[in-house]
Amino acid sequence: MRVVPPTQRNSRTVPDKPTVDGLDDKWSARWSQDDTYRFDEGTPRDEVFSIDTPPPTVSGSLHVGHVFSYTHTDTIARYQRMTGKAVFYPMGWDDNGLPTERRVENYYGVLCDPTVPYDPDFTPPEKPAKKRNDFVAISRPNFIELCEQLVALDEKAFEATWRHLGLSVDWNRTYTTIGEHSRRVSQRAFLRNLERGEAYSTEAPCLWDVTFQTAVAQAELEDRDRPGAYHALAFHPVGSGDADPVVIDTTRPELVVSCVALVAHPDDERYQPLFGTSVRTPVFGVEVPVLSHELAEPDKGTGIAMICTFGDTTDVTWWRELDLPTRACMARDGRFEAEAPSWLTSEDARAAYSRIARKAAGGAQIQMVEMLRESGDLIGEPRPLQHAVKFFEKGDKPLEIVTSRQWYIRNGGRSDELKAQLVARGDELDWHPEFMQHRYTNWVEGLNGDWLVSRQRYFGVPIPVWYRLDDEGNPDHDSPIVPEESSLPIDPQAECPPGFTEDQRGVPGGFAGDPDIMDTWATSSLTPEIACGWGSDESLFSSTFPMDLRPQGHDIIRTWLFSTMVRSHYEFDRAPWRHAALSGWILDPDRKKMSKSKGNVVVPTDLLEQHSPDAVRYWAASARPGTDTAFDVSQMKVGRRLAIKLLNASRFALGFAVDRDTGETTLSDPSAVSMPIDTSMLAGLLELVGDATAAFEGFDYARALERTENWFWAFCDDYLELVKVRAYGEGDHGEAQVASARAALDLALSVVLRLFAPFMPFTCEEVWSWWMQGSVHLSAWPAPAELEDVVSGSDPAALAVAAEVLAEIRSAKSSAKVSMRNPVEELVVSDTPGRIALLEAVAGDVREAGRVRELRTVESEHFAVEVTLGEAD
RNA sequence: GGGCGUGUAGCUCAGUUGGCUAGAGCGCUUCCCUUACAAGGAAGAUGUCGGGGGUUCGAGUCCCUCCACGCCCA
Repeated sequence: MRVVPPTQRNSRTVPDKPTVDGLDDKWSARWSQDDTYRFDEGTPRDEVFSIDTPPPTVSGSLHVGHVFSYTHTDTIARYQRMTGKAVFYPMGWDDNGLPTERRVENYYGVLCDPTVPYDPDFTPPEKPAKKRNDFVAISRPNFIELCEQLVALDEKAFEATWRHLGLSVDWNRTYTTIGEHSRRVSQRAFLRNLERGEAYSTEAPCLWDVTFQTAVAQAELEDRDRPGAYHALAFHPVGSGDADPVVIDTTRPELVVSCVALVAHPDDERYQPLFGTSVRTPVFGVEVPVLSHELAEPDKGTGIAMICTFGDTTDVTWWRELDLPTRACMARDGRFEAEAPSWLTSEDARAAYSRIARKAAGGAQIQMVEMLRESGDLIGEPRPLQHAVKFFEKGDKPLEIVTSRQWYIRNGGRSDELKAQLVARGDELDWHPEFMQHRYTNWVEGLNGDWLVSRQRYFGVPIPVWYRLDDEGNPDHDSPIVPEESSLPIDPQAECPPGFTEDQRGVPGGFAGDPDIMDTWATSSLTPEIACGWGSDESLFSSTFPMDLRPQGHDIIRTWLFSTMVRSHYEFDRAPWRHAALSGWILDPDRKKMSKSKGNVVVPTDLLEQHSPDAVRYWAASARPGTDTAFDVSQMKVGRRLAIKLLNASRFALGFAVDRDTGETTLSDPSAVSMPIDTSMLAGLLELVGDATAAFEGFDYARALERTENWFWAFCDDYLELVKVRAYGEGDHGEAQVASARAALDLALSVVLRLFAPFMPFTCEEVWSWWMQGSVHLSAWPAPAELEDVVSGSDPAALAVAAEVLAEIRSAKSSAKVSMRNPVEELVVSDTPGRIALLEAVAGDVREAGRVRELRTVESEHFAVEVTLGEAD
């Protein structure tokens, strides 16, 4: 048994003035000390609930969106733990990759230059330079050391915030995506992909970020609207000097030098006569064919386009499908090559090229437009437009397409069969909410290339292969040398392949290490394998994998969720989880997505200080799964109020068992509950337990909270008022009647505290500690059986009727502007016979709560209450 | 252009398989220091359920259509 039934302590300590302040520090320290959330290793798989927590990017900062979605997961973790599951809930830090590099560059004012030798005494500049151009160039090992230093600091800060928020993570199991264990898992998985032919390297055009000088994957693209201009350019038909020129529209005239063909739609009558003929490019005079292809859009511009190698992804498609030559001039730094390319033969053409050589796209365009004007091939003036341009999501300049050797993992983008298999994997998951599966299916079906995993960067998991060098020192990419699995993780830049020595590095006949690292997603796509101990702890793995839950934001279905699915598909031939729960985003009050650049980001640590973690959690947990939600401080205030209410109501309800004079505690006994209003209240609670449990089983924490909260407010407003006099032992009540009220209050509190525990862990733990043994978070989730015997067929409606009558009394007093203590001389309630019967059973409590001297009931079809106020005492 | 989601009180949102007079909180107005709670409590006002059409004894809920907003993809 991992959870225990609620067990009262022998003596209660109910404070006089409870407060929410300080509960966070008090209880997070205790949970840490007691290791309350430690995973119970060795638990059989069917008693485990394992969670594939998203490792936050530590080089960013935590924002309210994180607090929001991690709270959702934590409520589920806490619920599952209380049902008796051993909850496997590790936290990871994503410290691997470009975001960390960028943060390190700016933080210390350094840039990595792999040609610089290692400096063991290096210390970063005291004052980092402001401009990137002034950053200090340092060696790859020095750079990686700085990365490691900085992420260690960041991770500490993150953990502190998560503990403050009250996440019930097992902090003994934290992993980092750059850590040795992750590198080993990542390289092992990659090598197995390679061995089975799922990973391959090839020289091909790929999307390229010129700032970071690395390839990027399709999943990392984003469209941004940018101003541009259509330029109408004249191409001259070959062999018929006086024929009309062919006019094309392009937004990238600077790429004319790379033009390999013109293309129009095969059905386009305007251009059908030209298909099969040739034209000369303006300025450079290169002869290119006019071809047809369905992807040409007759409505766009003049309906005929130039194909360049490469202006965009459509160019790549045309180039491949029409089997065109490559005439690329764009270097990896985004500037045109210095030397005029070989296909420019005339002196004029080479002279023209010299005007764009070493220029970036923008500068080259200005020169090119000028040359086109001079030659008369620019028709009219450029027409400005806004158009979608592809960017690396973390980049600042438009992507270029360059040809280079890269590593890929097959993901269905080039195989309909694999695509269909991966789409079908989506059916193995229960998606919460369900419609999120469409996002997944949509993305997979729209893939048009394999997953590019190599990056020309430094801080990441190295691609674990070497290449033999031939007699001229050229690498043999087709049969890479791979390390033994037992030697992982390795760095091929620092270590030798088996059978070679370090002095053979880089020399003809020797070897070279692959210089690239893997993209962050290539490692974080293995979080289930990393967390569950794949290949290193078979016992842990068999009790935690496949995992129960993948919680994450819906924006990274295409990246994290999908790529994790791909790896699991290959390695285990199954989905890596049973459930996927997708959280929405936090929008600012104007319904815009919160983001740093808009300056509307709220710092979570401040929020937690200001409102208390339980209040912040309340706000987060109030949002339906998957729904984008406005950031709303007022909801946190409501949460804080609820926490205070919980403390005060508990103080009241639990205080009766403590003798005011002696301080002695009388343990309550559920079998003492006998009075109809008491059993009626508990009957309603029994229904609530069913509702809340069903909601949690469906991962709908928001519903569980809402139901519990509604019940609790009614409990406070109505039931507590109705039993107050009796519970105090005042009025004309026998001992059994008094005991019934007190036992009912205790029982109700025991149940409702547990229902609230996943949402308000600090407040509930505090109250629990007043009178119960152990942690509420290791207590059994309320079972219907705890209430069924006591309730035994009682009707929740009795309390409801009493509450309605009480509301009428209050209304009458409020209208008369008298105090609620003002007596009622006579109360006449008209109602149906059934409801009259319910009311009469609880009439004593109603009379005491409303200070009613005489209560009469009249049978009627409609509910009506007549209140005759009396004179105040 | 394709897919998905959202639209209910001034604001934020509930409203299970159709079912009585459409709810809650915040805000607003009025009142009440009452032995759990004044950082509180009680009461009150507030609606073309986005528009139109249909199915039905009955539609916020189901179907069709249109509109607005948001997200993803092309």
